[in-house]
Amino acid sequence: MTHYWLMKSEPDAFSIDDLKRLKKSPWDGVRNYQARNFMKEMKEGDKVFFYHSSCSPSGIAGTAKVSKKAYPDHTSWDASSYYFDPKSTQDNPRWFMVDVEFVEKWPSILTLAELKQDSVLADMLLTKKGNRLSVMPITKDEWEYITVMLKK
DNA sequence: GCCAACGTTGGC
DNA sequence: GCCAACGTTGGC
Repeated sequence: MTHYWLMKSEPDAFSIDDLKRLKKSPWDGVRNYQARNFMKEMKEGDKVFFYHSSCSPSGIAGTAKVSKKAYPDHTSWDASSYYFDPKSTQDNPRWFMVDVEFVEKWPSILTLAELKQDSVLADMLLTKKGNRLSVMPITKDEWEYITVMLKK
């Protein structure tokens, strides 16, 4: 069964255009346990909203899909990497990543402000105050509703 | 750049 | 196990 997710990235570091160009990319550098646990639940073919964060405007930029399920994030073993974590070992990897594949770039960003304005989406994790999760689940209803919003 | 809201760390 | 101090995220 397909599950639905939202993944945040700062477009200065990695944007929907980067993914479009590369077609497929590892989603490395997640260093939050809740986000990691969600990635471990991902299955190949799961659908992903690609969210641009810490930019203007912040919002959903397009869609992607999971092309490889969770495997150890090797950047946690690389002492020269920004994402290095000495507590993550080969025998007992602490951090994981998935591969995502480009699906679609939307004609415009569906902004956080627009998402917040919609009462139907009031229960979304994303629009809740103080939510900083970089990987979060989306319900099927939310996925379909947001997809329709875009086409208006 | 500010700062609220979290998450993590480490002393006790 | 508590909790203060510190670090990070991310909208504004």
